[in-house]
Amino acid sequence: MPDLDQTFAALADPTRRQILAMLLEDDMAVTDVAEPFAMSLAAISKHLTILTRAGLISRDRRGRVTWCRLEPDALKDASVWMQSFGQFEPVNLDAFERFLEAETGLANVLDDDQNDDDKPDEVDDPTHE
Amino acid sequence: MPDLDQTFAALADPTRRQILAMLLEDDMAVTDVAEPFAMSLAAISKHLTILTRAGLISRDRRGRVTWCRLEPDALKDASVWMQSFGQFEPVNLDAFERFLEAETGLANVLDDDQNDDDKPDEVDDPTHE
DNA sequence: ATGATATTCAACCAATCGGTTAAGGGATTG
DNA sequence: CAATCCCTTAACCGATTGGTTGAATATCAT
Repeated sequence: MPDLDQTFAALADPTRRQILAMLLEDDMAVTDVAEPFAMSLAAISKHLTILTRAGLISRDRRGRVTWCRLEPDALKDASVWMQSFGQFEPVNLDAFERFLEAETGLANVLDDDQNDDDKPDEVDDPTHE
Repeated sequence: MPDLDQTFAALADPTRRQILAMLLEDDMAVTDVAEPFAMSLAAISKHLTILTRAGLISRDRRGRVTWCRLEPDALKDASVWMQSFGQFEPVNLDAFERFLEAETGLANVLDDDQNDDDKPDEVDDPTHE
């Protein structure tokens, strides 16, 4: 369903790339995703819609909290496309974090404890909190 | 100069990806780039501007012909970014051509002889043709 | 000089983007 | 039931995108 157009378009925004970087660490609630950004929750919600449409994340509403999960499969086609041009050598996560740090100056977001509230583990009866 | 935003945005259009695929074979004049597409030359010129701004190609005017060359370095940062998510295994060019074929149904464009007029080889005095 | 060739520029258009604020809706708490 | 929390939707805004047509430019051939 999601094609390369939507995948690349979704990646062409620094806010959305940073969201993906945060989700690389762990699943997050929408409110927590929005917290580091200086923009409205509605704006973040739109970004999440674009990421979802591109297949890069999935949203799972559990109770009143919507959990966002990274879906790295959508990156595969795009990665195939790109690697074909240059045969770039594979890169590890450490290099990636250094790269993020250089781009956003916010690599610390990966170290932040943004998981105060723990996600319930697949409960059918949502009587938590 | 060209950042990830522009690189990904440039890649988010199928026309531009197809142009890059054509330039993967060989440098091409703007008119030849435009030939397979059902749109005006001006539209192609705009696409080439976007690709140039993203650093993905360069344009070299020699006489009245502007030659377009692929600049794969700009893909490197983007590739680093993407591979970090999934550690996808490297892919070779054959896989890429099969992928292109699936996406555009135009893999034959890579086999086409679109190079009837041969590019002069770095002449300072443009008295060719 | 004239004309053909190669390419860009300018003005326009509808559609989309990235943001806003305000209102709405489902889930949970009291 | 009412209030609150979490999130999305709607309406709006200015900027950008992807296309058009038509004019402008620069080069080369005659």
